[in-house]
Parts: sequence; C-alpha cells; structure tokens
Amino acid sequence: VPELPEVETIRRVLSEKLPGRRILNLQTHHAKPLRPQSMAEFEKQARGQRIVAVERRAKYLFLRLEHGSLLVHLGMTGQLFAAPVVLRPAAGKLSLPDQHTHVILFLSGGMILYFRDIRRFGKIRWVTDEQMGELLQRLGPEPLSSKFTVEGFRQALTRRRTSIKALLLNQAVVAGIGNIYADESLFRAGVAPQTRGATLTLAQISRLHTSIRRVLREAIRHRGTTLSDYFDPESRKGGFQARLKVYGREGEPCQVCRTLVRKDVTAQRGTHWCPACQPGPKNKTGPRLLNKSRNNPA
DNA sequence: CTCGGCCTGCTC
DNA sequence: GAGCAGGCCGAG
Repeated sequence: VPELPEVETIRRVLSEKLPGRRILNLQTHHAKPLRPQSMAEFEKQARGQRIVAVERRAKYLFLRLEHGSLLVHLGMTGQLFAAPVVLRPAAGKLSLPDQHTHVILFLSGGMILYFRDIRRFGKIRWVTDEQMGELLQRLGPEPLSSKFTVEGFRQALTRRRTSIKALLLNQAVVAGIGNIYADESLFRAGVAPQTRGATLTLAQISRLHTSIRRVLREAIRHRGTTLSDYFDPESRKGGFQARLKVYGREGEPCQVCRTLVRKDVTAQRGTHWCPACQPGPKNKTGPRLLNKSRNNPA
C-alpha cells in the first residue's frame, strides 16, 4: 500500500502523538514481521524505552528510542494505529486488536500503538543505529530533498537498459516511489513507461524529475492515496485518489487528450498510461490535443 | 535483470 | 477457482 506520501502522512501524525512517551509494555502476536529478530528479543529491546522522535526515509518509518530504533516498513497492507486506551475498541471501524494485529505497544499517557498487517509483507523490528545506517545507505536520494538533482538522476539512468518504470521502482535510483506514483509521474512527464533508461533525453529526464517532486508533494498535501487498505494512524483516509490521472483509470478517456487510458504489464507491475500523451519508441505519434497544454498534462 | 515467492482478501 | 493487489528479496 503505502508509498512515500502515505508513509510521510503517517509520520506526521505519529510525530504529534508519540515523542516523549515510554513503551511501558508490549505484546507480539506473530513472529514473521519481526524476523530475523525473535519475539523475545524485540520485546526485551523495546520495553521500557522512551520514544524520542518519529522519522521517515523512503518508505521506512523509524521510531527513534533512547537506544536504537523501531524500524517499520508497511509492505503492501501494513497499518499503524494510535488510539487512546479509553477508545480502544473504537479505533475507526476496526475492533482492535484483531487477528491481523501483530504487535501492540502500550505507551505512557494512556495510548496504544498497533501494528496491523493482513498480508504480513511488512516489517517491524528493533535495530541499532549502525544497522539502521547500513539499511539506509542502500537507498537512493529522497526525491523531495536537495540531494535529488537532475544531474544525479541522469547519471543513475544512463547506460541502463531497463524500462524507466522499473528504474523508478528501484529504490536505489530514487527512494520512496511505488507503483502508483511511478505511473502518475510518468504520465505528468509525458514519458512512456517502457522507455529504456539509456534512451531518455535530457529534456525527458528533467520533466520526470519535476513531475516526481510535484506529484509526491501534492499527494502529501492530500494525505496520500486510499484505494482500499490505506488509513492513517487515526483511521483517516487519504484524498489523492480523486486526483490520480491514470492509475486505476484504465479504459477511461485521458483527461488531457481523451485517448483511452491503457493498462498493461511493465517491469512485472500493472502499468497505467496514455499512449498519446506518453509517446514512446513504439508510438512516435504525439498526443491529440484538445487544448494547447502539450508540455503540461498535469 | 527478470522471475517467483511471500500472504490474505477481494473481484471476476 | 483463478487472477490480481499499493513491496521487496533472493534465486537463477
């Protein structure tokens, strides 16, 4: 589920609620999300510690503790819910905990934090600062930071034979983009998803760089995209789904040129795009324009 | 680099 | 019942 905008939304909510609270007690109900750490080790390391800050890098969340951090990755269906003890059974429509709630943290000040993950692709475990550093080191630049430059992006794409879609999903190229925002960025930049990295022009790379940043910022402003499973820690939905231009819109007319939005598979992922607005190697035809906003489908 | 696997639940 | 889903990792 959650890509950078959703994880950032979660971070912002949690950073209002968690810092300063102590993990008074905790329960682990399923071993898989903790692996390779054991349930006992996780509980031992986290119990009694105070939460200092909540940070994000790419799609990873960190609850920084006095010693080390709780590393959280939400995978496809992971969720974090924070609820006051009194309201416990009424955290949204869910009655928590349920059979998909794998970790529960009982915090000081009468708050409970739940980690829930239906498909169990997500992770939560305690890491040292050193382990955290190693993990983060393998990630490419944060797209919304000044470390993400057109020049650096260009260098990461040259000589690459794979599709730009695969490269955008590669967290070492740029960190935090997932399937939704890859498709939306490519549409807004007017670049076909199948285009090989090495064949992109500087103009295309530059447009993509801008589109990525614009889309992510706009999605954060709208608190992320809720297609089905994504809710923030207060059980609120995101609002960006209404602003998606191609993702999930296969068969609908393109909002720019009325060509039907197509869905196929690129980089082993469902890929949504407008063949007219995103001319590629196979279709050199440009978009059939309704108005004159050629360079700016967004 | 591409593919299958990891999981459950929902839609066709 | 098959196929698909917002992610990632390891095998070949």
